[in-house]
Amino acid sequence: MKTKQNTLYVGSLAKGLRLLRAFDESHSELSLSELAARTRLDKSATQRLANTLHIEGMLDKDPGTRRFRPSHAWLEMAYAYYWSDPLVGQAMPKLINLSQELGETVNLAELSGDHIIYVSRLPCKRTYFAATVIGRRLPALSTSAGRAMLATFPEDERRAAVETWPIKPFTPNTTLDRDAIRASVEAAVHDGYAISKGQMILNEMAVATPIIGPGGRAFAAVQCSVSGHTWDRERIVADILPKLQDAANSISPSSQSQRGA
Amino acid sequence: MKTKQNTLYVGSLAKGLRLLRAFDESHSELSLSELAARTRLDKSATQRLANTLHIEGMLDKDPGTRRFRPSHAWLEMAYAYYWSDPLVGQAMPKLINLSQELGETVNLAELSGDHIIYVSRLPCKRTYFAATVIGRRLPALSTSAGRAMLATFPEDERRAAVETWPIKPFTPNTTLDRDAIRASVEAAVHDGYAISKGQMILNEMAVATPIIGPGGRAFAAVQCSVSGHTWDRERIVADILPKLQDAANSISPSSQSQRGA
DNA sequence: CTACAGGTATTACATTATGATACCTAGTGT
DNA sequence: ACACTAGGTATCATAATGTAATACCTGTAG
Repeated sequence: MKTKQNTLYVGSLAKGLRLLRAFDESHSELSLSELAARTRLDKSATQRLANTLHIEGMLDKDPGTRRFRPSHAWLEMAYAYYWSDPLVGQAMPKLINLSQELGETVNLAELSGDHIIYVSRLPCKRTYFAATVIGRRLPALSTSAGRAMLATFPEDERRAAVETWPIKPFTPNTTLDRDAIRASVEAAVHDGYAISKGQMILNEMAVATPIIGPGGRAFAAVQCSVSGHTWDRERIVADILPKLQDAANSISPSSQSQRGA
Repeated sequence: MKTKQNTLYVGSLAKGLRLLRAFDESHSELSLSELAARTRLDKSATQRLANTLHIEGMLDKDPGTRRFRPSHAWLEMAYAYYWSDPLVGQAMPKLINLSQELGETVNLAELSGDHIIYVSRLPCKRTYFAATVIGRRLPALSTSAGRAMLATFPEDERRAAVETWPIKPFTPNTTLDRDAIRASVEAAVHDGYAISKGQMILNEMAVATPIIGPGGRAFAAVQCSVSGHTWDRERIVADILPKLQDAANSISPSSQSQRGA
């Protein structure tokens, strides 16, 4: 392994993490050999590492099928995360109020590199499963939340982001044209909010307003998802936006330092 | 390190996991030396492992304070977990309905050894932060959900559990008397639901009904938390219980194998 | 301006992880 | 019933890898 010829780098630990990361949306339980294949580790290494993770309670193993699955410890990690993120504690009560007032699904998203990640979700309507669970990472440019945040950045950064950040089709209507995305972001600069339609799910609409941090830059946003069948732009602006904006403005990132490098 | 003299056990990986587990509710960001202290690893080891976790994106490091914090990856792990747990997909839409119908906080709890863990939470009222985030682990005996599940177990197992499973005071009113807990569990055997009061938060009340799995045993429960100021047992039984029970009954664990050993 | 605590970097050493191989077991097809 | 295969499990000699001592920074406090 040519990984970092660095004595401060523990290869075995990194390999173990690769096993953990092998599990995702479409790989929710994996056999030993599937793990080996997905991590590109040899059978022996996979065996040892998976065993260790199992013994340490990070992976459950079905005694019948011998397949591994994420354990409850993965949820405990989310719990620990929540306490470490100063924004969540601030935001949670206001998000609850908001979702009750609106009767619509409300989300808290944070910027994570060039993606956004949903940190808190309060679903009010039945919807696609992935839209109801936390921890989902999506390309920032394809989401109203990402665009709303980006709109708080200086022009050159916005430009660079619109040009280089990844995009990926999710529905036939996902905007892949970067000029269109730029237009949307620039509109958000002017309006202070972003609205998108059908980016992730057909006929779903989303509004987002940024949570402005120190320096005027936003690293988080409050977002509301509604059905495109029962809502249109005008009604969203009239009925949802005001409360959404109030909520976002009332959440201050407590001048905490940013996460990152 | 005398850890498992087992060639299928990778000590370095296990130590790395210890670092991750050092973060919790009351330790949300840790410096290198705090990490070393909490994990009982020496400075060098902590340094190497923390560095690796940082490079691999599992820990964020504040450039100013040099303290480590859980990264967004911790939420992604929760996301992966959700896809791997067959119950969640089943339950989510029904829980959303239920919370909308009741207008009260609804939770999905699973048994995790002798604890329960909240897998999904749909808060409707402002409440204590810990009550709004997923992944919280609590002694099963101290929760309505745990008692409701335990009530589906054969008598000898119930008895053993009531005698040996851990309990811990959270409020001045947390029941520490195992006889009282037994009474509560046996009542749940008879009634098919459990109600508790002030176990975790003063004046909070909770009702839970088990999600019966294959073999009649429950490993999960749907639970509803309400304020003891505005609710009492009778109204809970009259207004909440029926819908709660319908919801729980409509969720079948899809005969999936159990998690564990 | 010295002392100290906490973080970072380096290095010689042997413990620890490695991966090839052999062994089991369950399922498949003939 | 049989051999055949794929996938999981166990063992072991080897050296690569992680180890922990130590020295080096950097900032804060006295």
